[in-house]
Amino acid sequence: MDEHGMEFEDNEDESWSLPFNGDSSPSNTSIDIGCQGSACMTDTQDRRNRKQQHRLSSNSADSCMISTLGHTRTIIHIDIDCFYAQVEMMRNPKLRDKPLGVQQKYLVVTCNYVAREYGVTKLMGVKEALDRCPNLVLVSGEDLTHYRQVSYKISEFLQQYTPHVERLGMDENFLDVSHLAKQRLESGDTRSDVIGHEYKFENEDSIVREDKCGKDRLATCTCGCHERLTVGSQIAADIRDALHQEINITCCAGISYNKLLSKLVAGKHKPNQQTTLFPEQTAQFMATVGQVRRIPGIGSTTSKKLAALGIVLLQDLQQFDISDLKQELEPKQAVVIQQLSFGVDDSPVVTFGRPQTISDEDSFKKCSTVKDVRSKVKEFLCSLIKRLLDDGRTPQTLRLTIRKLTTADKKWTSRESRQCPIPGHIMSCLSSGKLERLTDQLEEIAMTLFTKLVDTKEPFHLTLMNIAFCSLVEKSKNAISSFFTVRSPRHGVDHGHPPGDSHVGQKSVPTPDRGKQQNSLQKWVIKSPEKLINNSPEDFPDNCEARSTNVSRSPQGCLVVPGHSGMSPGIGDARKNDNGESRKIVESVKKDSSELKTLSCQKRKAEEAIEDKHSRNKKTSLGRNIRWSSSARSPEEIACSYTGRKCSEARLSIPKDVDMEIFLQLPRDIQREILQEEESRKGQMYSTQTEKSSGYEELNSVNDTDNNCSTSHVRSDYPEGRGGQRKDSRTILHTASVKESSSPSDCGGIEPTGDRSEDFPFKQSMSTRLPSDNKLHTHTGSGQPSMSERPTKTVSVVNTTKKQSGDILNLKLNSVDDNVTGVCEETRGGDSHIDDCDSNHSANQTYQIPPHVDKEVFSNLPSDIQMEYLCQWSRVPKMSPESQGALPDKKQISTAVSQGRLPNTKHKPNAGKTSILQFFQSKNKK
DNA sequence: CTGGGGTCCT
DNA sequence: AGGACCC
Repeated sequence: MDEHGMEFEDNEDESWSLPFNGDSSPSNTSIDIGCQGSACMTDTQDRRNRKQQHRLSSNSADSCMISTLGHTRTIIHIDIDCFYAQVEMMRNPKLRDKPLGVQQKYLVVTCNYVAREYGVTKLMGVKEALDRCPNLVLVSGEDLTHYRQVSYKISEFLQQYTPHVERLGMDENFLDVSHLAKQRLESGDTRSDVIGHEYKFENEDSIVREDKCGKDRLATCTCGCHERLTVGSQIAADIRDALHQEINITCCAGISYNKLLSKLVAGKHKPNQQTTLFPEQTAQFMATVGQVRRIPGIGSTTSKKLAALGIVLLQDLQQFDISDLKQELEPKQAVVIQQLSFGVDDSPVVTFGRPQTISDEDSFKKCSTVKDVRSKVKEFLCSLIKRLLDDGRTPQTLRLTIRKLTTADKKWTSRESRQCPIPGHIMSCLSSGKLERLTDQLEEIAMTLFTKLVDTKEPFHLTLMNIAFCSLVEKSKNAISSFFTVRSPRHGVDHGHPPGDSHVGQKSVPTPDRGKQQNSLQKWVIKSPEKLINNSPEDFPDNCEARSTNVSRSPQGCLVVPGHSGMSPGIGDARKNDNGESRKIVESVKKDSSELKTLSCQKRKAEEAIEDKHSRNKKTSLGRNIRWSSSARSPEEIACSYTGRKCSEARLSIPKDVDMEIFLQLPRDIQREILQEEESRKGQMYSTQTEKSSGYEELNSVNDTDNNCSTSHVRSDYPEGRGGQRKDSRTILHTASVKESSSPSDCGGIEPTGDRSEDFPFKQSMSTRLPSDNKLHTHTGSGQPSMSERPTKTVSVVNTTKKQSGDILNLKLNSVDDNVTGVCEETRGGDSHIDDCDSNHSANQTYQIPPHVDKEVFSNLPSDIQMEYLCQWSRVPKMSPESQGALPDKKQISTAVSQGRLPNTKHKPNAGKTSILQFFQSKNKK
């Protein structure tokens, strides 16, 4: 949430004058900031404040008041309007025209603009908010799941335009669109006008000049930034428009030549608008910022220190002797913040990756018994494990953080933490699905950490607990996809990828290296700029190229569509067009009973096949976003069944250098690994979100709440008259997962947090819309997945044995008959979730084995591998008519879409994804 | 400070 | 492990 909001704007008392307007501008620009890195700021400052001049002139110059980047970049800052509130309004459109607040504990952390008209503000106490707006509808926002999902969806959406997207919190993104601007300029695809607002310090003089030459040309920097930023504003407008069309989200944008300025200027025109700042206006613009505290990078601690030095306003900081400042702060920080005060910021846009920690936190008035602690720990763990499963990585460290009630002494807010490594064998439970055991063991670890923090023999009083999983590593033991790919994954800072620098074929084993973030002193510090890159496509890692080029003109052209499977025809084709080589890959299953052998053999073969393909067929890999629909029981499947949510497969893309055909023939786990690597390479974090019916539930009606909402602390915090809740006002809507009061102790108790709403018809979550002309196809031509051309045998598999705790299913071949199947297809159908971690179910289920697989060999495979293959081969089980009927009504959806209430997602992605466990379960019920 | 997250640096 | 910063 943007802090700068209103105060900032209101603050625009230009008390301090427009210095020398007349002469400042022209000379300003001539001296200014040059693209060669002249001492951009010095002129403005001394012009302004001659009396202080002596203090800075040399010192400031010495301190590198210089941008090596000048105005060469084009940076867009996207700031979602009242993000949480928008998410809630998406989830329940009925809330749109009501005053809406999102509540965490006793705070309204954000509210929609209807509520703001009543004077409700961010971070306002509930009481006061209600005083100001008695009709305020409050929804609980303590569970961030949905926000996180939408947040990542937005960031990924933005990455269609450029890979250079940096997240800042849930609702802000920076985009470095320098290369896009360049492309548009080169292609002539531009207009001459700035779209949206242009920050301008109004004064007579500029009016005069405008009269003369329309656009203030005299004052315009000649480095080309004016053109670039103008195009930048057009790009921003496109993006905002698309965001609105596709995700139904409104936002503000700031366009300028660095992050600081684009962020600050974005706040100038608040809801749903955009503002562009040109270099000529920087000095005046910065002057409107006022207090140093407003500068991102100067937090409360630093601003206090500064205040002690008499530095409160930006000007104070600008004029302060840098060497003095270096004495008081970290020298580096001193330089940086002084530069920031002039609007100089060379910090790069750092491509986001997957999160480095996954944590859950709760605050409370009091927690003072070990029992309470333990139950909190369990609660955290259950929800964290869901998230881990979605994430796909394995944590190596567990950290417990607490905040004790501080008895009115000094450091009240400080938290304490202890962390420890998580033994590998414990974490192996994650992939094997032994979640209950996992939870229990982690619980013990956490409790041990707790005893390191608190002497449980003494009374204690906690007001906050947090559990974090850190050091997330990719589960894959080996980077299989390095066999398939030409380039190694790359991430990170957007500066400097000289076309020649190739780190080809390197290993990419552990977690995504997100480019080490470079040595940043917080984000706002200059990070060795290297040398400005003009961001032509060649400057990007290979895997980015397609996107950055494709995307520049019609971003939709390579839309990543969560859960959308316009893909299936192509995939069917890929299968149909089977060629010898790829067939061999699958056939190797016959020969190798050892998994390892199988894999390595497949890798080799696939490699060969790929090479072959590549030489013949260069331009084939078009549609690389596919969805998975097999009903395999991968860890992720288990995740699905555990969480009751749809898996992450909905939005995965095949690396461009991997042939779809071959890809489809690979065992699932290898496929998955490839995709995961590709994901992390792209930094396309968090595949998870896609589905989960999460999206729309339970909030249909304000008056429903009593049915759906379990009690929670939120409600108990409620101001007096709660009996009257029924009647319209003062209703707290518990959206998604209220932190349940029920004991989470056994995994069976874990409920999918969002699946409780039968009533809301659109259980589909927001996925981006695929323009109708944007069929993704594979290279192999047309038509439906050709079911009839691929005979397949069906095997009924009976799970005869009880599943001991931890035992793998024992499969037994029962019968075989011929059948037909397709591999990738749209899936949909009933939601389901498994809340049984240790099922003892048995079931008959039909699976299909491809004809070329030797049944006998197959039956000798270890059962888990059998299962893996079965799942891979099997088409998604047909849904019963009933469950088909349970699908969201297409007409309803399309109506909603046409009314703009829903994004136009034709299908309910993943909805039919079912796990094996699920089969067992449903069979069992009979 | 308050929330429930995140980031990086020391 | 803690502190600073961000939202």
